[in-house]
Amino acid sequence: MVIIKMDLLIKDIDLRKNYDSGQIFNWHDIGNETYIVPIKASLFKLKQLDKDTASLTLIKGNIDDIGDYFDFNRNYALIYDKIAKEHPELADGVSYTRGIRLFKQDYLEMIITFMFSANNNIPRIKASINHLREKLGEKITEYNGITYYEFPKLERLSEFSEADFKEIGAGYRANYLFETIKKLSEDKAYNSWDALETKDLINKLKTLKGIGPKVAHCIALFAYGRWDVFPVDTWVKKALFSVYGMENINEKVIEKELLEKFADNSALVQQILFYCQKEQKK
DNA sequence: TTCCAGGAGTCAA
DNA sequence: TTGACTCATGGA
Repeated sequence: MVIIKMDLLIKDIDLRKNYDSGQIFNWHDIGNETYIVPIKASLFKLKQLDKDTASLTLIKGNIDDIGDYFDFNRNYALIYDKIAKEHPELADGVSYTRGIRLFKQDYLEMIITFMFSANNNIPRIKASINHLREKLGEKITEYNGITYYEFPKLERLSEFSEADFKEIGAGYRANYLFETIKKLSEDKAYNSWDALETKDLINKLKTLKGIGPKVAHCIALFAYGRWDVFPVDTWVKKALFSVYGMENINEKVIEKELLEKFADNSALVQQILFYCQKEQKK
């Protein structure tokens, strides 16, 4: 029997930019523009083939595990064009950011990951999440000498004490994580929040300890795939000041000015501002 | 040594 | 509702 290994081609994608885009904390850079990516119980290899095309290869598991992860149903080239046309002040940012997609990742993984992200930096978030996978996640497989693990199930997360979270670098967020995981274990309703309007979804998320406006917007975007959100962190704050002269951004400003201005493309505009501001510092 | 990071909780006014 | 203060922690 001959087994033909099929690679899936992904268009309009720049892997390096996505790796640095602050929405992914579990890709492993193995060099040569290649990344090992655990999604659910499967392991994939992503390789950049040319400027805007990558290949996706299943290493272990089930190809169906990619689900909506790569947001294939959206035409990113068209959307970037539209943003540049409607908002000329962002045209340079659009050119610089092209290739970034907005991934739709696991609900629980995003809730926990972005709770870690509060007042934290990306390398530390990655390290903590990696420890969490190693300590509580099911092994997916070993590949080139590295063992890859799934993101832990809720049942395993609830075995972790506050002290355990501190040990993997959660700091003062340990108590928030412990309390929120306890609450989620009692009521797994977050699996059905996909049916909610974005505003209601954000309010639901904010009832969880350790989740404020910014983290709620991130979870609504990167887990529930909402684009009518606008997470404002320190980078986006700086960018909004630099491009629009905006100061004192609060929830009212986000709702009345930013979400009205950018409508259903708010999430991608926010990502453009975040990426450009962050890369500018490099 | 101080500042900063994909901020949120608490409390007083 | 708003503003000041505090919360770990490691890299720059």
